[in-house]
Amino acid sequence: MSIYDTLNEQQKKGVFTTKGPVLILAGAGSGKTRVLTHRIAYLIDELGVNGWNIMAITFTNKAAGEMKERVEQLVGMGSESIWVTTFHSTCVRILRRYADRLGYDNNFTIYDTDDQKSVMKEICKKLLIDTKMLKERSILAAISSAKDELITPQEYALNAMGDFRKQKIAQAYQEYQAVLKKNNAVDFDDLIMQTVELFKTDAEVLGNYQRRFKYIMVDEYQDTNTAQFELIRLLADGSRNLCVVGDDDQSIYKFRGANIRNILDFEKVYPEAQVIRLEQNYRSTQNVLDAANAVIRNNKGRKSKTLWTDQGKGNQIHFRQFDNAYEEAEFIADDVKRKKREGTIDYGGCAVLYRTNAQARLLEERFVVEGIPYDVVGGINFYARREIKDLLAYLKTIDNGRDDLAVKRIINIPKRGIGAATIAKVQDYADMREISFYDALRQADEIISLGKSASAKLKPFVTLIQSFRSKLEFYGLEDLIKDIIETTGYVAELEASNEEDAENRIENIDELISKIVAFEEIHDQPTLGEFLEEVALVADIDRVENDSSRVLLMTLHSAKGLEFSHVYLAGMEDGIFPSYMTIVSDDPDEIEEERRLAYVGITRAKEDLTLCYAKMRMVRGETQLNAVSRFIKEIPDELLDNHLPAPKMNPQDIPSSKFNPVESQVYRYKPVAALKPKQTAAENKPFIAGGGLGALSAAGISKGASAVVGGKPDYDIGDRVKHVKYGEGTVLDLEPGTRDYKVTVDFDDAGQKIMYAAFAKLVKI
DNA sequence: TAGTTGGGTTTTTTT
DNA sequence: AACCCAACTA
Repeated sequence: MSIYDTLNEQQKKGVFTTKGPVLILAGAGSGKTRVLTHRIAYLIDELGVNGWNIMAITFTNKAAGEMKERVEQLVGMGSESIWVTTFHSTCVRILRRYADRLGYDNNFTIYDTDDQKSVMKEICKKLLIDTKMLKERSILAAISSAKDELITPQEYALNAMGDFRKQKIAQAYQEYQAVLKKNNAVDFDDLIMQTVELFKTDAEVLGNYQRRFKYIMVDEYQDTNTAQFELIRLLADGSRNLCVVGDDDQSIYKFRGANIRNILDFEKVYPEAQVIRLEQNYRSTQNVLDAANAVIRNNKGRKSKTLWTDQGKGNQIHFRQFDNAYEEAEFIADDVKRKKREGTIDYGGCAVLYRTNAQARLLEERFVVEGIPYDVVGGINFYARREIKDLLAYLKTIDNGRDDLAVKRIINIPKRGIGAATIAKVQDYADMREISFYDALRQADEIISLGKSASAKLKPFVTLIQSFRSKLEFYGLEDLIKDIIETTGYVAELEASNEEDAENRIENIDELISKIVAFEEIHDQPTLGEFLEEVALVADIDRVENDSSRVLLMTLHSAKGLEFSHVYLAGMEDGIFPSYMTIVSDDPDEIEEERRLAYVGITRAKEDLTLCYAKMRMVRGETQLNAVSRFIKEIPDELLDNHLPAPKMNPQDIPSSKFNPVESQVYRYKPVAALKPKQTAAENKPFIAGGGLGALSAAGISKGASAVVGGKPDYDIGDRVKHVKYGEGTVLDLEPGTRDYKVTVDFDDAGQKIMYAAFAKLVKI
């Protein structure tokens, strides 16, 4: 009995075909990670390949970590030396060694999106770019796309001939690269592009790595961009033992430069490639797969395949419709709670997936009210939060004064009376002498333009940093961070402030300290530089542990590669998912990418899938009325437990019937001031209008706003009330919340509940 | 220089 | 709704 016996025929083929280029088309849940890990085990245990010669590349640290763990379980010895990492960390490792050959210092820093934006702001000022016409974001997006395609500033400029906008971007790109180099910094895209550049210009370095990596495997191959493909192609040119695993149906990162042609044209680049298809799914029920297949079938330009399972039909797919997003959130929370109560699942078996991060908020509020433990993945990256970035800027400054951005970030945090004018003068001086901002600070006395009082304010800052540096000789990173917090009074200031989320920020700082402690425990000789590097490449999803006690809330993008027994897809509305942008786009590829995202979402479910639709939803401050997502309509009726058209709506108002397909529409309207409910006690209550679409799309809006959520409810504490679902009860508490009155009711049968007055629809009895 | 306020803006997804 | 920024005031 060997470890390979449990694999199916196709999987075995993937494991045993180790020579030459191999393309494994692996449908969702078809066991691709098993194939990759067993393949590595086979190379080491059966073919006697040294782990040193194997490289496996994934996209997230989480995926890399899991793969590494599973390989370790399969092979006894020799798994430590395998490179199982992400594209970005692979490149950092290479560049840390050879960046000097590209004119950078080997201790370069890595800029995140925030840093990029600060740099670009200064550049726009300097180049007199009107940011009303051409936004920093757009320029950075253009630069990022260029780097994904390995286009240099020079090439970009050549391409920009005759196009004013592109010429401006070209200028900015050129300047941006110059600033980064001056600051000894690279951005995320540089990590890949500069490594490719290194390989192309330095035969010795490339040769080293080609000789080392005799077997290369790439996971999630459909998400590679041109630069990443080139990196892999160069590395694999030595041995040509390149195995890529992917699923063109799960390509969802076009906006990040992913080039779907990499997988569709693999056989053209490598004509001798062997193609292996994994179509048997081990994850989901047949109903889930049928739904996924039915949706993805509507895409053109894919490598056709059909997932199947021998697990049986399973539950029907649940389809639930709601009047608004609050009710959707309420249902999901209630349903999760019910399942937990009935013992069907642990909280950790549930995930709620949505298209946009903003949708998390309502769900979160509801989960808090119901007391369900949850984690939100994504949104703002932990290390991008203000308080964390501030403290990291201290660490960066202490580690390497060349990072001007970090120095400027903290020079006046806490307030030291150093303002924009002083900073500008110091910068001028630094530019003139061609020294770093920090070095200019050290020579504050020499800066003539600075007054006595200004330069006197700079000195204590320099002394502070110097003292941290010298103390670092004697104490560890944990002591350092605590010292910084103490000396600067950062946390104390937060505690004293009446900022609303001060408590939360302090918690984050505590978490940062724990991370530093953990880092020091794991590493034998922990250095500040290494810590900062590790932190720079952490994605939010990496922090998620396989915890059975918390429901996960995340975007569909973040969910790729994960699985849950019970999955809720929230916000299944045309205009939300697929997003409004892709609906109005004239590029049909965009809607296909959204459909792939739907396919990813559906196939995350192992046993149970619930699709939720909310008729009304607040988006960016305006209430939208949306039709049921076209992706739901693509699922055969018999797979759903609840059918279109929606029972709660007037059929002629909602273009949702399959038999009467109507072009997707997004209805928008702005609340008219006169229609707003009189806001007496509490401000900021949501404006939610009832009524049919007909009334809203027509000129006579007034009729549409009859069922409005108003001020204080007509019942009070102590009153007896009746709820549609929970029956009768007594009002225990009634308080104005941020959105609406929160009412606590002790129901005779259902127990105590906290709910929003507007949606509880309690009737006084 | 620091703090406040009002106006304008917002691709949706992220290593 | 939430965020960012410029302009204004103390």
